[in-house]
Amino acid sequence: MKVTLKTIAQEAGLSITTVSRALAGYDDVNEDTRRRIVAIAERLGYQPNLAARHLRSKQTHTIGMVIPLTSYFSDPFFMELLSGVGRQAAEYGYDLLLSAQQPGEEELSAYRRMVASSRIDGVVLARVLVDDPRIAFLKEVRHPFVAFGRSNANDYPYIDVDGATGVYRLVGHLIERGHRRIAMILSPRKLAFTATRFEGYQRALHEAGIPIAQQYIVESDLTQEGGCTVAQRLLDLASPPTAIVACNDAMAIGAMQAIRACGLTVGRDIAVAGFDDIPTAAFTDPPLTTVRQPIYDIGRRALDMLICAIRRQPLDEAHVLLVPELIVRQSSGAPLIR
Amino acid sequence: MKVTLKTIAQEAGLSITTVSRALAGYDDVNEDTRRRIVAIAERLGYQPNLAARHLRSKQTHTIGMVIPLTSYFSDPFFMELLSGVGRQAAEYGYDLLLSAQQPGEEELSAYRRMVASSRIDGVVLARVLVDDPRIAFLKEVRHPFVAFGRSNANDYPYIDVDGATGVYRLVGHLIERGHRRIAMILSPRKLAFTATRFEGYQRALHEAGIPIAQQYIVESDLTQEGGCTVAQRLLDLASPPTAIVACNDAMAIGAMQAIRACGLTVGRDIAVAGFDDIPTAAFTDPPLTTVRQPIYDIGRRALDMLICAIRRQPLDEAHVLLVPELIVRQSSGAPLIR
DNA sequence: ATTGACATCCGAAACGTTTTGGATTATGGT
DNA sequence: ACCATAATCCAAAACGTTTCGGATGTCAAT
Repeated sequence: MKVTLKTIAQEAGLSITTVSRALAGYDDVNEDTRRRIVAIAERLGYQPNLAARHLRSKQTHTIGMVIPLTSYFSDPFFMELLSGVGRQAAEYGYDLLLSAQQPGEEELSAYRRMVASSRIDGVVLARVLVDDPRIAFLKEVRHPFVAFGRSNANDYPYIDVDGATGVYRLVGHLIERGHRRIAMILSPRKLAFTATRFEGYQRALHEAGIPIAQQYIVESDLTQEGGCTVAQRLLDLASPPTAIVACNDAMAIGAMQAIRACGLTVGRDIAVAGFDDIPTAAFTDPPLTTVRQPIYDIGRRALDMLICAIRRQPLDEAHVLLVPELIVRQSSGAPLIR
Repeated sequence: MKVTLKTIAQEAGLSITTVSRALAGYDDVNEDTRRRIVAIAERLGYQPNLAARHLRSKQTHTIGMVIPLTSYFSDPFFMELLSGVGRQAAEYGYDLLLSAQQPGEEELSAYRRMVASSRIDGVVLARVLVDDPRIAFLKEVRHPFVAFGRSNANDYPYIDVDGATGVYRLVGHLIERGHRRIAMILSPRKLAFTATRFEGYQRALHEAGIPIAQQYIVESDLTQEGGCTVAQRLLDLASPPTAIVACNDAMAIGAMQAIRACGLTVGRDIAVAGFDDIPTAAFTDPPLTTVRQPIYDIGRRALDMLICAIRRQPLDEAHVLLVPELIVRQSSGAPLIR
């Protein structure tokens, strides 16, 4: 048998109103009766019906995240973000509603559904695009959200990692090691972080007086396979690079595969570096030099910001920019001797 | 402005009932008016209020999963399961409600809340315990659920991997390689799969006529650090093992750390093997021999079963047992020469 | 005795949907 | 002309909660 406010009210000989207010802790109910009601509720194992509560109060205590099916799920990076968000949501007593979706049209409609059907109080979104329809939509309907990443329009709360500085330091590190022919494997241009990471690459080369060679700039799809394929192309160049920087660890690991397949040794014949510091990065052979994004903490802080947005509190910092940490491991090799 | 059935009804000059039934596809509404209603709904961007729908129809189209905070989140294994479940849920048009919880009392109450507050139609649970209060609870209240793993009481739908056979083959492989002093790092006894995996170990040794030595049986907590610590103890034995089998990959990787720290080489001086085949396993140095659990597919199949349970359809197979695959990599080394 | 203030309680409406059990009209058969 | 049937529509109740606007009773101050 379902136990509702009505059940308790009958049991206590009181009205539903009083029971509701007693349990909610209003001060217009006698302390004794309040205790009695609470005792009864406890005894009967009362759990409020959240659908009813949501319907009435328009608050769901639920955070929504849409997970694009291709590649992201099973993307350790995305999962780590999810962990952070989930962890912090629990802290606030919020739950997480996940909707797995095919990217593209489907994805946007998932947001529409979530928002318009009032299932959630706020949204965390990741993998921001340069021109992101999801952000446009959420801004338009004025639904609370926080993004992990900056896009073109920056008039929304976000938290991001300073990819430019990260790659700048990474490439600087390689230049210090004596590299001058440094290639970069970019992520798809439509992703917002691609440009900033590329900017770091350019700045580092520029300051070192190294011209940028178009042949060393390639683009792939963030997957290991993709990284392997384009690295192959780089190795086939007449004058192949001595170092390869990838926009994420997965592609860097793919590049390492390609290099090994050529009979070369990563870290000795050619340096490789990634971005993210996924757990696997510490265990590749050789371990991968990379730029660490504190992604778990980013998830937690994103949620902090979102809670503020939901409560319509002014954010103390609507734009958080974290400086990532350079993690030097063996894949960037010993100083190059020429 | 919120657009509800009422909005559409007014716009169309019809009743709320008719609009509802038209959109739901009942056949007692004229095809022309149905089309007209659908058009209006489309134009106004109508999205049903799910709280209201759930309240009335007692169906949420949502699957619940509780994620114990310690160790599981950021556990690649668990995340992979989540992916599979999420993926398949999307296939059925279901969403996933995650509730991160401290394990223990809190955790059980999370289930209580989810179930009694009627937020979800079904539950997927993982990491089954030998004597699992969550299962007892869900059975008692007759709430649809599917577990990944068998516990003592088996009168509930589950999907599991035949850990006994997996470890049996793994240990058999090591015996073939010439090992006779084979240690095992067990997971906590309260986890249901510990016993079955241990059973495989015992059977393999028994068939090979190798006595079981208590000193080679140690227990740890599924973490890399834990595996490292107990492996240390094994290496300090007067007659240390020549092979170490761990109940999961994380502990095996920890054991590899301990071995390296002793100045020994994994795969040459001592063999190591794990269980799970997490993504990292392929990239350790040397790559880890392990038993693969098709965990993503397990998630998908678990969800298939759950949907059946929710629809109160009889399950064609209430108990699914998958045979895991042995993945031989370099950590189990070359044949031992004595 | 009247008033005001306060403490404590409650009826009824509202949230947006689904569903029950007709009501109304049109159609065809006698 | 009448009835049975089918097609199409709808009013109202229900789901369980929160909240608005009192209602009632008590007690001290006038």
